[in-house]
Amino acid sequence: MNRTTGSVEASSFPLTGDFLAGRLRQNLSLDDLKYIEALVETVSDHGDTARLLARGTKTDCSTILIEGYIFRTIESAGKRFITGIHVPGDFVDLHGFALKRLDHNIDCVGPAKIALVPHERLTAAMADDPHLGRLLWFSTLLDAAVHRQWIMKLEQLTVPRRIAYIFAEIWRRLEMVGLGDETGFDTPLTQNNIAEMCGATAIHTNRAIGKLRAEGIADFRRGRVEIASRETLESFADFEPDYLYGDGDLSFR
Amino acid sequence: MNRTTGSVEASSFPLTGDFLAGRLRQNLSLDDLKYIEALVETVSDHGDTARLLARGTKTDCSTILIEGYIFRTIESAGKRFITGIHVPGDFVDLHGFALKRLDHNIDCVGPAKIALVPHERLTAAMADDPHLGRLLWFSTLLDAAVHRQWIMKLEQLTVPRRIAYIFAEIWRRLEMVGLGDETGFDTPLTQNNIAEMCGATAIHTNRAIGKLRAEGIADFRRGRVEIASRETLESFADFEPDYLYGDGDLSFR
DNA sequence: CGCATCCTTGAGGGCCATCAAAATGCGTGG
DNA sequence: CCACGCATTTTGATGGCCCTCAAGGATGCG
Repeated sequence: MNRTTGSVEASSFPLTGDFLAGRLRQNLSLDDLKYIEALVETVSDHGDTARLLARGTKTDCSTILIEGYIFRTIESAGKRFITGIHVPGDFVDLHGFALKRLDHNIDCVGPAKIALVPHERLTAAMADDPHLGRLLWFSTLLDAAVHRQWIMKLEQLTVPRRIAYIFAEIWRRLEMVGLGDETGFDTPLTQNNIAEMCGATAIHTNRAIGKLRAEGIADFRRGRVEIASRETLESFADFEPDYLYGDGDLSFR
Repeated sequence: MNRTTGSVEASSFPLTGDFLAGRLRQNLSLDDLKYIEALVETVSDHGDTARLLARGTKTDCSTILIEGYIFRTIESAGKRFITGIHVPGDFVDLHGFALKRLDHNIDCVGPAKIALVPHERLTAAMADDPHLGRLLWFSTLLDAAVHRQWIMKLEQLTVPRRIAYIFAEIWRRLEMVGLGDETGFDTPLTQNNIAEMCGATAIHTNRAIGKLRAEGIADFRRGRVEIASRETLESFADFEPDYLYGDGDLSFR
């Protein structure tokens, strides 16, 4: 993956330097940041399409995504549905910490590097620093806000626009952690993955991608999404980035 | 609304007695329960379709729904979309406590009675009793799990099945707090509301409701949903209630 | 170079949106 | 009690989006 804007954070905190980047992170004290980095016990690499955590499994640690992409998926009637996607810096299955058992699966897309955080360290850290608990809570509620936006977009948009919306969201989220560039972003997503996110068949998704390409909105090819104009893409998808809690109307102030 | 199974909880804790009923509540100590009841500062009634909280507003208190129904809505391109529904006992806008500003609106459906909890009381209570914080966190993650299920169902189901799914979910959630009965439940939902939840037009929703009625799956009429067979309804919608974190595979153990 | 995965294209049909209009139910005021 | 206005529900006709079945082409890997 192409990292264009190496941040100071990333060098000082190689594992968790992108956690909440572009959101609350600027409000965190140096102690908070050190605390978070020290939560990590081990780092591991995973191959394509690995299932990191299966629905209903009781776990004693959560994962932070360092490199790659991760899906939240639910299976029903023998088919897999994608309910969310994660980019580097995301504290992916923190939900499992408070829920004990996850209602969904955590699946790798391409190869991924992840940091493992034992739940006992989380418990201890939160007891020691209540502020940290609020921060972790915030992070999971950010996921919920993204879920709501997906619901709204599934209710509102046709498949070509849903695809454009997904590209727009991923692009913005990558930017927040210094990834992607001004012409697009790299991604191991397949057309079938996009179909699983849109609630469409792979065939129709293929035609919709062709339409986006023909109309100059987005050019998705194996391994990369090229976008000519952010304005064109985002207006086509009715995309408003506020819900990501970056600099917009909803930002922390 | 018809309350069939008056619980001991409801009489001892008239305001918050249904919070997490059927979920973690059995694990709470009497102190926890008293603490939660004492969080409430005021109780108020609201008329039809009132907007309790608008997106982006900074608030200093959250609401628990005592009677009635509440929607989470997002507006886009001049249209309202419903991203979630709440039943009595739900701590509705707890998300606003950690996010500071909500990404969505909180709207009444019919008349509603709500309890108001000042954020400063929440902060104080959590500092005093860390266990309570985890509980509130759990409650918001339950909302996120329901969001994921909606995403999956929007991706998976046709409109008639989406409607059946919504009826099935509401019915189960009402049961957890002692509402509804074995033949269905009362609700002020209009067909247009159902359309807003399904991402369909009111016209198509009307035809879909007619189909459910003709096939004996569910009979929705002004003010009430009648269901002949839970088995028929739930299998038609591929409904599995585990994600509500009641007694199923995901329950706390 | 063979195989598996992914992508692409075509034809036919069903689900759902849109435009248009009418019937029903309900609260209000005469 | 009836008349009226309004929101809600219902029905019909037409067209577009998307699914299904079917087949073929491209890409990458061992």
